[in-house]
Amino acid sequence: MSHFSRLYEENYLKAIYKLEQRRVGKVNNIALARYLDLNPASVLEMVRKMAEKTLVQLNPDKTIALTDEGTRLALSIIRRHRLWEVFLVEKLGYPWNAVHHLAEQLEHIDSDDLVDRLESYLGFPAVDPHGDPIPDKAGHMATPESLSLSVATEGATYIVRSFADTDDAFLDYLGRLQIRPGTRVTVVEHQEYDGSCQVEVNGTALQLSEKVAGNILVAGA
Amino acid sequence: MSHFSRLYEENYLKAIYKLEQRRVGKVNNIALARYLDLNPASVLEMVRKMAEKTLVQLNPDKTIALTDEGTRLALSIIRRHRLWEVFLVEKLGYPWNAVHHLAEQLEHIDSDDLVDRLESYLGFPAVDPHGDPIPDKAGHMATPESLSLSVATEGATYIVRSFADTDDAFLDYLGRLQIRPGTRVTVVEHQEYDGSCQVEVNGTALQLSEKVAGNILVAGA
DNA sequence: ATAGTTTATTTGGGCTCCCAAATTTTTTCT
DNA sequence: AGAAAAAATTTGGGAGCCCAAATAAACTAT
Repeated sequence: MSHFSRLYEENYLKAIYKLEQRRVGKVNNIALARYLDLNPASVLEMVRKMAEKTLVQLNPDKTIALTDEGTRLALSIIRRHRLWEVFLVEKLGYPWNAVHHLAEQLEHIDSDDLVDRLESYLGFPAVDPHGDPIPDKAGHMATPESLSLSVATEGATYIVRSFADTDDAFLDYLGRLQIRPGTRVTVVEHQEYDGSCQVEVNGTALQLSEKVAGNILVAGA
Repeated sequence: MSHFSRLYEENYLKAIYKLEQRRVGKVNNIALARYLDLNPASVLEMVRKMAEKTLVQLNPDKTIALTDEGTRLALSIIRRHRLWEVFLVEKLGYPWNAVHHLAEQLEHIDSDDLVDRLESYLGFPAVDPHGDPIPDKAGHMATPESLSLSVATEGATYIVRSFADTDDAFLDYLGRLQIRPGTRVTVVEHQEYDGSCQVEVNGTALQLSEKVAGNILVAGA
């Protein structure tokens, strides 16, 4: 047993990686503290320790960036997370939108060998149940072409690829709407005044708010 | 994330349970500290906190005993541990004597539902890869009849059931001898002077020391 | 430019589990 | 019984991650 610092570290790495991917706003103490729901003082202290271990780099403009090693580790955590999610859905029968929490625990299991065996056992899946790509052993991750439903062409039919938000409430809502990765969606029309979006899914007409439509990522059918 | 006290607690519960099962010597601070390789001061502090949570009982003679709740929790941890071991061996192809370490991490994953699904997925196995029985959902555990090879009858043939030691070196040694749960063993003779035991396994004659033979548990063929 | 506001950092402290060393209690042995 | 040894407990302190509140620095807006 002994020290759990690795677990904390992994959460920080994941968080920084996610914020970097968002490309909206700088990644600094404040942003990180807000994302992790922690006090900026705690974050600063931790980030400094991680800088000493060359996991992150503290730039002169107070920006935080992952080093190559940090990125490698972050991708390995994401890899573990997504493979466990596939396992939970494919093998244990969990609903696709109910596995995030468990995967957050499983992702900390420390064994690359275990993850490689799991990947092979699952048949080398390319994406997780949320439609997100799974990095390979070397840390390479495919980035499938996709666009937000809120800017999709009226009249066209798309296939849902993944989602830009992992919030539980959002995923629950999608579940009730019967929308998941792979679902066929036809855009009927975009409303000017509120940005909402009328679509047809499984033969039913749905009205999606701008926020919801914006977080649904699709690709051509 | 937040507090990991549960993980520490679970290790203490497991350790106390194991010492109670051994039935050799009292379970007190010293014994626990020795088993967990911790300072007695640390153990005392922790055990007191667990007593306040009614997980253990501190007797007047300084003996430590699990309460009903503590026992229930300990059994649930053992259940998780053994089911994950079955998974690692049956599904991921690990050697039976190389999974203990990983299972020690996996056993801390906090979800009864997950474990129940895992159990069903594995086909409700009765024993783990080491031959140890798996407690059911309600905490009931079968205790298969078995005796130590060191007191087995000369000339008789037995089936290896399980092992009384989980030390890595011991399990490695067993692996090299091709002895695992289910292996047929015929006792040739016990040596008076050093307690060693000559057996025949898979057509080969083996000389087992008293210590090794004593830790191999068998049942009639 | 300067007052006002946000952002960043420092300071002092909390909680949990851990330890070494000093102390007290209990056991063991002559 | 009395001395020596072992066991049990107390004391004081460390490391890790966390926080609130007090500063200090940077940015905004008039």
